[in-house]
Amino acid sequence: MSETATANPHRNAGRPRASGVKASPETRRQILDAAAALFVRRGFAGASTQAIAAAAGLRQPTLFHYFPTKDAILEALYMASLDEPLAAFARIEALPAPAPVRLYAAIYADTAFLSATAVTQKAIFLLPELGQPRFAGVRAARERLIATYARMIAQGMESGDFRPGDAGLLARLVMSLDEAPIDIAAAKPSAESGEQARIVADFALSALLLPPARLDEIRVAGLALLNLTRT
Amino acid sequence: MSETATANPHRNAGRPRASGVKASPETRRQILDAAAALFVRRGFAGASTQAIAAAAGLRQPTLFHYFPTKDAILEALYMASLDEPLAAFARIEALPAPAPVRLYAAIYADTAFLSATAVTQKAIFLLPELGQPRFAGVRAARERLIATYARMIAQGMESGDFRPGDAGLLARLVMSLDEAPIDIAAAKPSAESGEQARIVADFALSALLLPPARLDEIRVAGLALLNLTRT
DNA sequence: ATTATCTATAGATCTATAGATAATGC
DNA sequence: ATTATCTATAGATCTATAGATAATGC
Repeated sequence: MSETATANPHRNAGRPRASGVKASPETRRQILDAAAALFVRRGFAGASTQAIAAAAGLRQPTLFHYFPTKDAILEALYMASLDEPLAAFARIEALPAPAPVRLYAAIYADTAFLSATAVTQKAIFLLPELGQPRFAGVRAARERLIATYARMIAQGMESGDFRPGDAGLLARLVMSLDEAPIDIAAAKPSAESGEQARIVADFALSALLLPPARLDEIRVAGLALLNLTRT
Repeated sequence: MSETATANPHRNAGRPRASGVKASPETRRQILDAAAALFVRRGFAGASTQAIAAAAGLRQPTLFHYFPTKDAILEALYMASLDEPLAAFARIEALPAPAPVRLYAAIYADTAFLSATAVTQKAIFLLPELGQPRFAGVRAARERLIATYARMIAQGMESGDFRPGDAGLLARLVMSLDEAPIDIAAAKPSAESGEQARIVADFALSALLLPPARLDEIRVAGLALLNLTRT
């Protein structure tokens, strides 16, 4: 975070790029976009700083003018992807509406947040590196989103809207649905992000709402079926 | 696949290990287990063959006696994780039961398949490397699982058990729930795999079953709420 | 003077190969 | 003889640093 390029007095200074591409005030953003695309396709360690720089129209060491380390690029991506949902969740949670309605709005917001082009960026939350100690801060921020879901789900259970269950576990299932559109977007690029958001939010709410209808009966029959097929 | 260790005539031959650990007929399996754990924690490129070998009690080049390349290790992991679910799905789909019941059984089977210790191995399906051309065969096998879900969901819609929708998209959401227990297992290691399987299958079936009850009303209110919070 | 970029490179990996070695079992 | 392992290493990376360079703008 030390070398971050800020609003500068010398607007257009600097040596020209070898690639010929004109320097842009958006360079930092372009590096982040290039990095996200490569991290998601090749993994963090598999995406070299050389490849990221090339995708951004720069030579490899120039990245280190904008970010102190390669890790810092991923960290900046994570934080940028969490800021808006965190703010949106805080706003939605404070509104005077029934828990199921607030939950619907939160899920829709989180799924629709990223525009169609940036949807792939959400896949950074599936990178194994997220689990490493160095990204504990990012995980904590993501856990705050999950905790918001859990509170809304618990409130919905108390009010009798949702069927009873472990609100924490169910919140994680809802979060895993939020991250599913990555897969969907890859398989069916035609679907609009608003349409996807609606499908995901409908799915999640249907899963939580009472009455479970014929669920009990189906569970019993399904488990019996499984016993039949055990080898 | 060329150098696979097969049932050998010379059972206990071979130079002893430098680590002192006794050689085992399970060496191949142990390499796969060590590799899965490291791939999931550090990513594919981030898990060196040196680290994998060390975790398996071997020196680095010994891996290449069992697998021709590092890629082949990941490929073997994928295939081993898909074989059993593919076979189970084929059996379940052929059974004479209503679509919702078969779907419940399939989801339960896929979620419960891996024992509690091996649950992390499921996370290999979240590795970005899966998207690369070299793993097209693995993706095709995974798509067959998703297609089975999609067929069952479509049948459930035809029979009037499930609310209408895009069966292909919904199948992907169900698959993303299957892969969620990774996250759950990491956050709450106490949950039994059978309990998790039940929670996931209940969640998915509730989401699909008719009637959607108050879903329409909640959706309208939720979207209205979102418009209020738009900045 | 300040800035963004460049070239060159040090030092640390990392995969895979070559070929030696220390067991077993015929 | 066959096997599983080892040691040594070639060759190809990959991150990050050092320091030069080519612009702008005071």
